[in-house]
Amino acid sequence: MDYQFKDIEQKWQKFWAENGTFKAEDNSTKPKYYVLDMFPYPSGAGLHVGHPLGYIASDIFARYKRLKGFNVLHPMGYDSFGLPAEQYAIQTGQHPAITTETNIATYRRQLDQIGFSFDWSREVRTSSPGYYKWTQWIFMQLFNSWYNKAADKAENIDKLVEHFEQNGSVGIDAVCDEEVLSFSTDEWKAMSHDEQQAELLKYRLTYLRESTVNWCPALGTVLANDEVKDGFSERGGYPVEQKKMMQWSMRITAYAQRLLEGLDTIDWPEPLKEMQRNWIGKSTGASVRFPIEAPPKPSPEGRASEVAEAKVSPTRGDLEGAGYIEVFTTRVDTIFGVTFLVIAPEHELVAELTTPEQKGAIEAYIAQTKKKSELDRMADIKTVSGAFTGSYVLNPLNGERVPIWIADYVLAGYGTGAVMAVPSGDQRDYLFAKHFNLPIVPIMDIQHIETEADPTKDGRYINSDFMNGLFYNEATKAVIAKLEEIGAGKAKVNFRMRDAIFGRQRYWGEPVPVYFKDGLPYLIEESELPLILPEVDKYLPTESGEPPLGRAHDWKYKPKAAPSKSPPVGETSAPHQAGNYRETADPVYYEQIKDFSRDNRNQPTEAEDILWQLLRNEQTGYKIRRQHAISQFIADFVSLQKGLVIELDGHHHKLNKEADDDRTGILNHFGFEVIRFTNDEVLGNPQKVADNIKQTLDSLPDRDKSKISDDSASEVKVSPTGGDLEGAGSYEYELSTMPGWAGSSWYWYRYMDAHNDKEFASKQAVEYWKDVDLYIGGSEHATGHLLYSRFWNKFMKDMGLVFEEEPFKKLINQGMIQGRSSFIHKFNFQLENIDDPENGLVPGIDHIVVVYISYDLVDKYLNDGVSFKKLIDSLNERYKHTLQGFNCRISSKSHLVIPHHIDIKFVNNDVLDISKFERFSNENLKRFNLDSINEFVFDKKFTCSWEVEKMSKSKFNVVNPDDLIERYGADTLRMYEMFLGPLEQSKPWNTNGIEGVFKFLRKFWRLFHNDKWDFSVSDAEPSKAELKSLHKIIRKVEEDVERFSFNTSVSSFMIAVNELTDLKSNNKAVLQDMVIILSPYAPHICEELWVLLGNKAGTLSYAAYPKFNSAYLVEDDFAYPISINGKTKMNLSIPLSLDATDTEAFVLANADVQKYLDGKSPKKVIVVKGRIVNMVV
RNA sequence: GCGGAAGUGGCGUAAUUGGUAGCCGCACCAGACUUAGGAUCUGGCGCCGCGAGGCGUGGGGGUUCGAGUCCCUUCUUCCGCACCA
Repeated sequence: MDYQFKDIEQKWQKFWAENGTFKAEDNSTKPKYYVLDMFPYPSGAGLHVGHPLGYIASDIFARYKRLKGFNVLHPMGYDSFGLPAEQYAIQTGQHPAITTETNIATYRRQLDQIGFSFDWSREVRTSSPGYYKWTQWIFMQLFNSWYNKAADKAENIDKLVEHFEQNGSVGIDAVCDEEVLSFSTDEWKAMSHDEQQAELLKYRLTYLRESTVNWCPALGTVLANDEVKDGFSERGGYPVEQKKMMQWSMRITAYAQRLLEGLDTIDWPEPLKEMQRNWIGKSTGASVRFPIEAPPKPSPEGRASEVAEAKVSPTRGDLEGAGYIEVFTTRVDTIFGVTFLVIAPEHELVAELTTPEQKGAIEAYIAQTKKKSELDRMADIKTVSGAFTGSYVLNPLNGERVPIWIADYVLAGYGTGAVMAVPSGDQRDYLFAKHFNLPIVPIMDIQHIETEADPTKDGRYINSDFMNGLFYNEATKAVIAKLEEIGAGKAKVNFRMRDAIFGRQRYWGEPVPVYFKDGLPYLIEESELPLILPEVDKYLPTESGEPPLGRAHDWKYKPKAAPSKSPPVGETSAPHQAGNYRETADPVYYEQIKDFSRDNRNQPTEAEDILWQLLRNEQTGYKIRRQHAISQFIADFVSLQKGLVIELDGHHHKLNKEADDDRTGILNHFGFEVIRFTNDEVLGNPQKVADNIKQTLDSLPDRDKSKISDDSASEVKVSPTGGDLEGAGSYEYELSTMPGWAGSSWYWYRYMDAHNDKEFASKQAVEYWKDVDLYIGGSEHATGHLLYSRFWNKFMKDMGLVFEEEPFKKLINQGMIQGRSSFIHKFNFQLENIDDPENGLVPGIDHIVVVYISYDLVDKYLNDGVSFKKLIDSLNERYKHTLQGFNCRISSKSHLVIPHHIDIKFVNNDVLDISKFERFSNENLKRFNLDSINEFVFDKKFTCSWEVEKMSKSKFNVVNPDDLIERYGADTLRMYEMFLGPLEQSKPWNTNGIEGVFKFLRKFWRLFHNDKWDFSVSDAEPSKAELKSLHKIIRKVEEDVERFSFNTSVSSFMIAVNELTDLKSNNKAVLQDMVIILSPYAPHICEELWVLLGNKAGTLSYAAYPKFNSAYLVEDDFAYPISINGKTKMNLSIPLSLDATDTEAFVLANADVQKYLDGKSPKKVIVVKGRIVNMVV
């Protein structure tokens, strides 16, 4: 029979599935090999021809490794949480789980028909509870951990607590928030439980913190840095803005150094490693503190102390008293060249530093900066702008006054948001100094700074005090020593990488296994995992702007037993408090919600309770209510009669100031006065605070109640604070879900033991499979998935859960497959009025006669007026009747040819199938009721032009693997994808060559069959020539596969089959080995032939790869290229048994050689045995 | 601007350590078999030239007996980063 690919492929795919042919063994004496493809998101569009490229390569490799005797793990699954399914859900109301299920089915069908050797028994989906249970579990491990810098690894948080209990905060070297407290053992023990928890949160590896996030209003969620490209969301391309929000984050920065070092130990493409290095962005330098000069005037005394207080308190300050600005620099050696300081417009000290005289200028500049979008700011890097604050710092080494400027070239997010400007050495500083006429001081004897900055490190220092005359290395050492000695600075390493935001205000993701009590996050019990994603009525934010999970009915955490340290006394819990640590999603509600959550930040604390004892029961003479709702706010205490709101602030005071002011304004608007006290004030002297409140109440008139419309409602809406609260004892869950990368950051471990319901994977499985030996996927994951995975892997190793420092030993980036669009060319004629040809051009009705022109004729018709005129005349003649109906004819005045996208299904080898195209366009035209005429101008063939573009529906250039498999079969598709070129190279898809591969497979099939297509092989001894062909390909494929050069081995297969065909070989022994060698590439046809050769079905995948024997390739003679002065002139067959001298003699004795030498004797003869003979004349 | 990768026939590409540039396939051309060809088979196919021969791996220069491969320089394309202190 002829090669019936369709039957063969279906038959074997069914066989493999039914027999579990590719199941990896769990207990095996064979060496392991783990081949993994990057986790696909099952999109609704299904696969296009570019997707399987990497899968085919990895499948060939996996199959090859099986033949080589390895126990191969080659799994597949789905990263099935994500935005597209949810967007679809929002539009249609269909549950994302259903969409996902459908998409996975399509994906699976498409994968199956390509014949991959996946072990489907290990399939995982990130969206199934059995899987995300362990994603949540790992989150819990992160929450329960901190990074001990001294040990350089993550440790359990209990160890930190233990340390605090025994030594206080002394001696802790942790990766943590900036503003951690310093405390003694006793102070720690004196803290309330909540205070302790709030402090611990600053150390946990996953933590809640107000941070600047990438907020995408259109998607209604925050995005990670790697999901933002040039100020727009990577998915969808919506604008992204910076916002401060309370967010879950992952302390990936703790691993910055290890992530960097690990890159040197893994076999990844250099560009990919470089991208990660850039992303991590390590720079070595020093931090230096510039003391702020006390302002000259007596009046701003308060301002100075404020400055000092603002900076010194939270850090372990060793500069006493004075305020300072801290900068990071990589060139601390240039410190004597500092002539000004620049801080970011967003810097927290800007307001304090601005003198009254400069206030106008500074505010104007900040306003101008704010107006500029992120994009403008990036695009506009040439304009120098900035403003002087009016204040000065002092150079810590020579006490010189240094003016402080603000400018947007300094980024708030990098380093300390402040730079010491050295205009002689830094070009930006140089331009700034020139623009604002600031001094430029050279600090190197060989510096040239007439026209631009000179950052040289060579030469000796000048103008640099004690460093004068030193060289760079000595100077850097000296200056750091000096700074450390006076406590003004120290050597420091800075990383560009930020902690990763870990929450998304979306539905279709893993719920975070956290609930809130007293505004603080707590983990649910491990036994309560998985925390199942609840059902919601709509996949949109709630009216109050909370994430979709806020819609879930009765979705509250009900602890089984009281948490050990602080039993939940109902009185401190209130549902509204859960929102405290979160800011919300929808930009429409944002402002409202910001206030809402800020308002609720302050919990019924100790201070509040104490004060309540002094305010309750009209002790002040007025009825005071607490936790009372006013409009959308909830006040700590309020007198409705007098309209006085009393608020207690926690230690977040400074951060809240702006929001508090806003709220005060609004409350004022509703007729309320607001007074505030700090917790410390209350705790220090509660009676004084109560007296203060009484005095204020006495001084106030009664409230103007007309100012709030639903006043009566608010009268009755007094929020109870006692135990009668509805749902007391239950707590709000975290309402945001985990980001897309959560599930994919550890999935390769799940494949090792996919059905384990006791652990994420058994220790035994992890010990056996260890890590991924070969990982194939696109480079688009460089700074996302591949970084996060390495991070989680390192963390899991620290926890003793896994054993390898790096998860993916060898990684290959497959190139992108672009589309190849076809264009048809159309004349754009103008029509002219018959009666008035000069002025009567009739625009807009050119569809009457549509004339397509073959691309190879375009130039001819454009340049050759005669051909064109002829064409017009003949068209006018032919369509006289139609055209006269419009009283017009085609004008020969202007001729324009316009290319149009044409669906590539009408085009084969750039030749248009006119009848196919006409059939289609006629149908379309009929639909639009157009009576049109199509003309095609061409010679023999109608050709189209082409261009490389992205593969997309709108460009009519999508190639679907289903169509190709239908026409040529999976084996042909597999081999053709490999044949296209090197795996790593990006290239446009072009189906043109696929016929050649198909012909090859038929030719291969025919080796096993006689003229009548009957199976027929011979048992004879193979000939020398046959064995030579065979062993050439045995070696070639081995070499090629090991270096992932799949395209070259496809060529070699063709050569081998051509040779065997020429030899008319049907030798069974040779062909059987050929079947084994080819089977990784074209598994279906090989399985079929394997069985026809008399082997047991299903055993091919585990056959032994043929052993290469070099003896078959040994030749007696070699056709030496004989060259003169490096130019090859002829070939000469010379026995390889001759040594160099004899070979030379052999060559010179040859008559033809003598002819080329033309009587001259060569100056020198170079003989490379088995390679070349070269004569120098 | 910085970093990385890559430029070879009409096209996709090959040449593994410096050793015959263009393997293999597509397209194209000619022929055979055919009622036919979008089937199959045979041959040709880098460019110029009738030929002998000459020229050819983006351009220029160098090292070498010999360079697609190594070095310098320059141009182009693609990718990543981008005021990173």
